[in-house]
Formats: sequence, structure tokens, C-alpha cells
Amino acid sequence: MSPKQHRGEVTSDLLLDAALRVYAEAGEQGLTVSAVTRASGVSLGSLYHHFGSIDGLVNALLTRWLGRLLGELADAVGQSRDARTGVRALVRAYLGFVQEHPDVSRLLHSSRADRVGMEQGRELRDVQEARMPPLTSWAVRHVERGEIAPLPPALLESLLLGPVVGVSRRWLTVGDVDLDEAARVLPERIWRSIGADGA
Amino acid sequence: MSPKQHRGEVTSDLLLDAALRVYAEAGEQGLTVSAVTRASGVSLGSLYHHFGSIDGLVNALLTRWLGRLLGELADAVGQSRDARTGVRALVRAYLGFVQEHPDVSRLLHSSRADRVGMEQGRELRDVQEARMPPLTSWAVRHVERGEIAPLPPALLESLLLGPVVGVSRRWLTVGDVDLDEAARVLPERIWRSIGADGA
DNA sequence: CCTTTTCTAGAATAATTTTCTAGAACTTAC
DNA sequence: GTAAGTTCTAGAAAATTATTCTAGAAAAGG
Repeated sequence: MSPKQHRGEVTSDLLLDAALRVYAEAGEQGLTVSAVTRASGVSLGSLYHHFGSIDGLVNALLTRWLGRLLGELADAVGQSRDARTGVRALVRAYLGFVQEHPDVSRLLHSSRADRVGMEQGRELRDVQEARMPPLTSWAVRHVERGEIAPLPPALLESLLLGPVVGVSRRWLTVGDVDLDEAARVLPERIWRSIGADGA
Repeated sequence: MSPKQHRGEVTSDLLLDAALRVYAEAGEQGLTVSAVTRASGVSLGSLYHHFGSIDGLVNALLTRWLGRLLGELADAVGQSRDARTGVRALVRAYLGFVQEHPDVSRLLHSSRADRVGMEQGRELRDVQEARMPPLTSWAVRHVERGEIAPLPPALLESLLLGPVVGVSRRWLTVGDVDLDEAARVLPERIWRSIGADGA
């Protein structure tokens, strides 16, 4: 998959990379068709050939990066022994990703993501469905062992990720949070909320 | 402030109401200048006279409703005795608002809100700064009394609202959550995470 | 090679937002 | 009550942005 990539794949990548670059520099508003073609050197026709629309391009970008994020989260819980260290690993992996890829995270969290996800989102949902199972089964396993409280999945997910997402959004927009401190403090706090009662 | 409103105020309201109606029916994509002028019967020139841009209009709409939401949250905690019941009241007020105004909530939570908030957001931030203090001071008060753990404000806010926002977004988009159950279960869970240790 | 398919290119078109000019409706001061 | 100034309404024109379309180059498969 390296020396003789089909040229289409190459231009797709050129476009995806350029789109992220443009978004990082010019933000939501600046992410236009012409900005991307200019930044990538790829023609308008190619963009539409590969992605069908500007939202299609954004969607592909989101899909790519959401996959990576979820993959990292799955790895994090996969390598942890008990539920408690799993929570810590998960929170730190998430915050680490945000810190390492702030532009991507901004795109993933805010704005265009929801809309594109809603309207275009076949692929996006596929990625979620492909990458979530490790996380879900991790949770189920520990609920069964009596380590995590038996809550409805949606509530469990919100308790687990809600605060982390909240802190991330805040760091990405306002900036008045210390992510390292959050990584230190949040896990134990979150653990209290979802840990089984007999702790 | 009722019988002789200045006509400008009337058209502003016409536009704001129409914008929400259009958003509810046609979604993100459908919320265009022409759709709003059509739905409101107001001319293009008036729209631009009052709001400067389509984002300006959306921003005003967000400002109006964010103010109401924050007001209801402040009322909720204001009427509660101890910190624990305050948390319960807060969570229920939030979820109640979402259930009562799903379209508004969709707009507030997702998509356009962040972008408009980022770029246009002077007013929006003003509303936040005007309406948050009751909530902040409520938190501070109970931290001082030793009921709530002494966490940095941003972390406290994320632990408190993160899960609630997460559940709301999910209910608004996917729909696979039971909001009444969430209102029953979340408060005690959240309380565990932020309550002072000596409970 | 010849055929078919995939891909590139950019001009033409369409959709949408924003600007601009003109005048109507209201307000204020005298 | 009316002249001068301001706010507001109106919609045509301009600008910006997204999408479609047609033509042909490059690659793949026989």
C-alpha cells in the first residue's frame, strides 16, 4: 500500500490534508471549496469526483480522525486491568488526543461535525459502530463483574465521557482549563459516579 | 412594553420567531435568508438592517434562548436548600427545558451555535456572563460550606453539566435515552462525583 | 493497441449571502 | 403642524460560494 498507490488515493489524501490545514488556519468560515483546491493544488473537478460535495470532504475527514480517536480509546481500556484504571486510561487517552491534535479535535467536537454527521453520516456512523464495540464490551464486562454500576448504556457513556468532552471543548475554545490537572483529577471523580456502590 | 412597541422591535421578533420555525421544520440547511424572509413576510433589507447578517440573526436567537435556559437553571438552584437538592434541581431543570423546547435545544446544543458563538459571539458571551453568576456563586457557597469538593471551576462545571449535556444531545439526535430515567438517575451519580469527600 | 473506466480540468450554472440605493414611516424640535 | 433628521422597509444588483457539466488525459484490462 505504499509505492504504487492509485493516483486517486493520492489526490484524496492531498485534499483531506489540505482541508485540515485550511480549517486550522482559517476556521469554519474559511473552509471553502476554493480554499481547499487552492491549498491542495487539486482541481475542482477532482474534489467533486472524489467527495461529491464539500460536506462529503469534511465527512471523510471526520471519519478518518474519529476512527483514530476511538481506536486510541479502545487501546487504552484494552490494556488496563481493572475498571478503575480503565477509566483513568480512557480519560487520559482522550485528553491526550485533544492536546496532541487540537485542530482535529476542534473539528470533531464542534460545529460542522454534527451537521455533516446528521445529514451525510452513513460512513461516520459506520466508524462509530466499528470502533465502539471494544469500549462497549469493556463496560459490559466490568458491569458484570460488579465493578461498574449497572446503568443504561447511554447514561453510563454520558457520565464517563460527558465531563471529558466538556473539559475538552472548554480548553479548545475558551482555554481556561489546565488539561494536565484535568487528567489528574477527573478520573477519580468520574470513577465515583459510575463505580458500583460497594466501594 | 406591550401596546406601542417600536415597529423595529416587532419585525425583529417576527424574524426571530420565523427563524426558529424555519429551523424546526427545515433544519440547519434550510435556515437561509430567503427562507426566513419568506416565513416572516419581512423584507431582506429589514433583516440586514436589524441583524447585519444571517449569522447575526442566529446569534440573536441563541442569545435569547440561552438567556432563558440559564435563567431557569439559576432559579432551580436558587430555590434549593442544600447542595445535593440543588444538583437535582439543576439537572431536572436542564432536562425539563430540553424536553419542553427540543427545537431550541437542538439549535443551542449543536452545529451552528458553536460557530456563531465563536465568531460573532460578543452578545452570547455577555449573556453567559450575566446569567452564570447565580450558578457560580451557588457553587462557591456550597464549596465554602464543605458540601461540594473544592475543584477548579471549569472542572466542577464539566462534572456537573457534562453528563447532562451528553444525555441531552443524545436524546435530541439519536433518541435512545429515557429522559425521565436520566432525571431520576443522574443527579445522585453526579452528586457522588462532586460532593465533598466526607459524605 | 483498442476499449473501458477512472480521474483531472476548469468553464458554465446555480444557490445564497451581502451590499446598496431609494423612499416610506416615525420622531423630534421648533 | 411641519421641517429636518433618523430609523426602518424594500428589493434590485453585486459578490461569494457551491455544484454541475462537458471534454479530454491517464491508467487498467484485455
